[in-house]
Amino acid sequence: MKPKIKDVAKLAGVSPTTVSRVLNNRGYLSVDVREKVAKAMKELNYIPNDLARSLYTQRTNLIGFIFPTTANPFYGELIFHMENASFERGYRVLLCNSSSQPEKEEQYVEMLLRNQVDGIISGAHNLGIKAYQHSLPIVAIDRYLSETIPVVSSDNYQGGRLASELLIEKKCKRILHINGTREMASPANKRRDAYEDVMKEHKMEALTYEIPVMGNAEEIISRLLDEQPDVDGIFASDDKIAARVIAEARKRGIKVPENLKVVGYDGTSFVRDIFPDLTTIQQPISDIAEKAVELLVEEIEGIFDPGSQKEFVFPVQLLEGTST
Amino acid sequence: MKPKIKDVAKLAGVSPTTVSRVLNNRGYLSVDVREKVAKAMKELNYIPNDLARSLYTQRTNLIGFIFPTTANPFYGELIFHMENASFERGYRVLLCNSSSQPEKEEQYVEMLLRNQVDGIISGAHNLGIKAYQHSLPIVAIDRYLSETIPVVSSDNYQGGRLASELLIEKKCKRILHINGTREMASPANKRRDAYEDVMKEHKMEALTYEIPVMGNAEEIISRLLDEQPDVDGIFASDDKIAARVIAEARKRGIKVPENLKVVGYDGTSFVRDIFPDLTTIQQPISDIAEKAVELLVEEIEGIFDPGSQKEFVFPVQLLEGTST
DNA sequence: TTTCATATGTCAACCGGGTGACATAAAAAA
DNA sequence: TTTTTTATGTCACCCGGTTGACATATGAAA
Repeated sequence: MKPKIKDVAKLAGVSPTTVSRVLNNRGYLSVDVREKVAKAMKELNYIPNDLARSLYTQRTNLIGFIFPTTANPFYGELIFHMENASFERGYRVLLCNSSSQPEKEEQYVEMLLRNQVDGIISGAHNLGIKAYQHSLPIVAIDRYLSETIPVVSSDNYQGGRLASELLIEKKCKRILHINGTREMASPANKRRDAYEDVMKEHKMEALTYEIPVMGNAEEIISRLLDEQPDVDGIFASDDKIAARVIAEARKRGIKVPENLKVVGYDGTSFVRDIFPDLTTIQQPISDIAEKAVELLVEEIEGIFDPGSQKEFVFPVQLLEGTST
Repeated sequence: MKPKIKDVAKLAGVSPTTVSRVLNNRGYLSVDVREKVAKAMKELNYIPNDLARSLYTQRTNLIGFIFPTTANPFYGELIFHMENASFERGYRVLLCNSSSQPEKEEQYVEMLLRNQVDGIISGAHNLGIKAYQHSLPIVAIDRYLSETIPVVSSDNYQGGRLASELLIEKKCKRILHINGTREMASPANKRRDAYEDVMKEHKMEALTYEIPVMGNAEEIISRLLDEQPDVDGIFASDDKIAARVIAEARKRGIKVPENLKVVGYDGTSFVRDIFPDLTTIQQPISDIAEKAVELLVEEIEGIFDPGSQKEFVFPVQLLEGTST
């Protein structure tokens, strides 16, 4: 059987209450007792049961992360940094890959509540506001969930502008955009808005090819290249799409960047490593991660009032490779 | 205040015990009571407290994952699939990014034990056997932890052979290998063993450039290309290194695959997407993930005896791109 | 000598839910 | 009609740790 406080107390020759006092450093304690208890704990290999403690204290030090998938390095890196930031602050992480399935996302929210998490950071974009209406600290990433839920993101509009303007500077005459569907109230839409604004400012026609959530990107890209023979600039909404555009273009003998310039988005360190030539808009992933955790923890600990400020936007950076 | 069983009971006009019976579907229950209770739960927005339940049942349905980082798509994808498999089986996941820091890994193990996880899946490679000597179901991925801990992996030796033999078939005369350091008892070393065996079989000199854990891959690759002007084949121990080799080679005007053929390793779907030209050895990530979770859950539920079989090896697949 | 801060023990209640024992009553089967 | 089965309630204890109230015993300061 696992040792419990009682066992430690017996071995150390003190009362269970005293052991608890040592553990929580409360009340008067002599060095002698502290040592005896520490020794007994080591000898028994005692490990406190956080369930029991949490049940009483009404705090679990658990945070739930709800994100589409760790398989995508953007989320993978974000989660990595957030987990680190949480760990540093004494919080543990319950991981939820919602896989872009609304039902799963909903089940996850309930699961997290059953597990009594102290807060949730959500970057999943399927659920309506309703599902997040529990009196629990929540921080959203790149997504407006409700009036009182703070949002952390990078400057998507600025990113869209940077990408579009770069292509214009580079003398592209026919610039297209590839993006996911617009349905969700995601700040990522601002990239598209920026693209459209820039096109308008330069009196150029804006045209966006959309890739449905479950759609085949390859097919859309092929179709784009078929239908738009005069395209010479593409702003892709993420690096994966950008890379695929480049691969498909090369397959067709279209030279990048001579005949076609491509800008991606995200600039994760993994993609930077593996595809350093790609011009992209880099999101400050670790800043976003750090801020999201900081906000959530402050909310949990009652320091931060979610009503005070609800949007935190970090600047992005243009990284020029040789694809433009 | 959050509603508890008592409140549900009061509203439904039944006893707390009956509510518990409904929740756990035990004993005799009329449809009528079931409905009344369900209605009361919905009305109060009742969510059971899993802490309390777990405290009594001695089961948390929590699994701990200890892996270096979700930022690497290999782990990101592995974790994604494992999390899905766990969710399907009714288990939740506590995520630990050990960041290749032994101290952190040790802290994580203790943290998981405090949280009363039902089991651990570890793919982190820093700790000695000792740290995992707690009477808790554990499954290791790609790493021998102890006699009784089952290991799930793909066939690293076969992968190393496939890669090396491909380069030989393609008439490479000077084939080098790039790998991490050998120190850890990782099955990944078998890739190197296979490379060395194949070289020996063909009476060719084997030479491995090692990249230290905290080392600069760029620098090693540069040095390799400087020191080995006659190299015409490189087997890299992962796709990231392979991609960097190709980038560096192109920068130097070395044509791939004409003058230099490169084989990577891992074949994650993200890298396949972004860099489809890369020849690589693909690990069956979802098979590994599925098996690891299956084993762990069987161990937890007492179905699987870890003494019975302790190694599960899945075949790898050679994916030929245009880098060879 | 008195007073007070220090140090520890005892005890019971509590966190929220699970469960076994037992009582009771109505409906169904023998 | 008697026996079973079904259906629910009551009650107390359990899980492991936390905490407040209170008692008691030192040693030091007043």
